[in-house]
Amino acid sequence: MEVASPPLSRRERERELRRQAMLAAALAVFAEKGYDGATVDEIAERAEFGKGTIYNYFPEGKDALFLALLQELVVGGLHRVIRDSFSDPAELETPAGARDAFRRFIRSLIEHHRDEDDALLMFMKEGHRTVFDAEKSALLAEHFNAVFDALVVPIETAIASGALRPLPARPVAHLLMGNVRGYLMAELDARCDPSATLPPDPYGTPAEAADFITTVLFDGLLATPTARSAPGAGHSDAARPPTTT
Amino acid sequence: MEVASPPLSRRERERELRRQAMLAAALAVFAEKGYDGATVDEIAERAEFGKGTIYNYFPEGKDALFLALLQELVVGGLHRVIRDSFSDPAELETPAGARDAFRRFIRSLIEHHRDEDDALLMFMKEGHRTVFDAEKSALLAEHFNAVFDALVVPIETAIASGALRPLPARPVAHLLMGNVRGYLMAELDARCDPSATLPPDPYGTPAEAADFITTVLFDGLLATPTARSAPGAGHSDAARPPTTT
DNA sequence: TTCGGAAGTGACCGGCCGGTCACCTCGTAC
DNA sequence: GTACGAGGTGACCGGCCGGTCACTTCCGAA
Repeated sequence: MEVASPPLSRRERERELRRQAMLAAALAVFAEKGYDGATVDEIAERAEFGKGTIYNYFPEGKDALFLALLQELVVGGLHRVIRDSFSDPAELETPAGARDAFRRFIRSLIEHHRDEDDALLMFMKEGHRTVFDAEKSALLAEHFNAVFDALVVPIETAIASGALRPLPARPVAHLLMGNVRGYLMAELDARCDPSATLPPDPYGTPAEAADFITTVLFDGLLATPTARSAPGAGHSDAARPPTTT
Repeated sequence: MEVASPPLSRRERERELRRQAMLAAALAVFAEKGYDGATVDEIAERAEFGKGTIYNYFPEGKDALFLALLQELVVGGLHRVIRDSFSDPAELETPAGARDAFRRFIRSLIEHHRDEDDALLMFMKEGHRTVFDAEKSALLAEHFNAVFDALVVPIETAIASGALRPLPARPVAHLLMGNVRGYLMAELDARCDPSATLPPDPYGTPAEAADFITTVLFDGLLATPTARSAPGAGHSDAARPPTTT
């Protein structure tokens, strides 16, 4: 993917820099206003370029900006997090190891999105916008499928070695991402509306949230008379004693 | 909520009927085109009314239509499903009973959305649109909070009676809804894009999907040497042997 | 210093859409 | 049969926004 680009002339480097500036501005505006609410004029203004210049860099206009962002930032970010979280396949061969690896993954995902919260906002609010356009929808679907493909690998490894129940891996991947996504949405709502009637954000720090999700997903909701699998490396089993809503 | 309305004149009944027709048309258009893509002209045309008439019934215009739909259909529907699924509190006092009740709830939710798939589409695609408007956002948040409040009740009951682990109830409710939502999104994607590269829909029938989600959520992902809690009423433990992606 | 063209610019265009309102229709009352 | 008004209608308006293009600016080469 990231091959062959050592000989970049100054011209080219500068051009790339400007492109990035435009993307950054677009991200901010999209995140704040949503796709339809964002205007190319505002993006141009925030990037400190004339509107025409935007069209030099993104001849397809607004759509191209949006898709470029979604691909480079969101999809790229997910791939990075997955790759970094499962670098050691051996870890996935015991229940405790698998539990740790996935807890780390969940936590990285949450932290990643917290760092890039503009990207998160845009993704959350507008990710499914593309559903209205068959062509773009297919393109995006392909990208996200690639993400799921990547996530399915460690899951299948863990299942194959008996660390996880023999469930179909792809649905498990969906569930996993769905849970994290759900958590992020809840947090987002809480942040957007800090004054209002929303109960204080339902989870806590990223680490606590990751523990909670991990506990539910791996150990289940049902009450256990005794702890089950061998106690993992270094984390207590309790999810966390938060504001008992 | 639904009190005091026996004496409805014919005038009023007809007016209500027309209002419903407009809402139905609006729902179809919003679901197909999304909020910004939908035009009042098209809603009027599909409802077989002049545009002006729409404004007689919904003076606040497009926004009012959208919010009315979200409230009456989506939020109302969720409340109904919750109420119907947990009508017998005694059931929640044993792990097996709780498992059954929640499996039923998950399944109803999935089926409900399948029946009302226009509402689902709109909700999925546009539910977070309101985030861009602080006032509407707060209003919606209030409604959805009420939904979560309702769902928290059975969860707390089950926890109090020892059927479920002592986890904070509200986050559990979020997780639960998040999982169902995640499933529905996956299905939606598959439906929107039947030809394309998407793997065949990741789950199966609503019943199978509900079993899968229930298994993961209640029994956890970790491999179990033996079945744990007393085998529940009448469902096998396996999630389902689907297309092993 | 001059020249050429690559890159940037923003006034402008055309279409779109939410919302309005003067007019019309039609059911009802008398 | 006629008169009335509640209610329906759609042409129209004003603003907005994505995209264009003739012009300007800037830089490097000769």
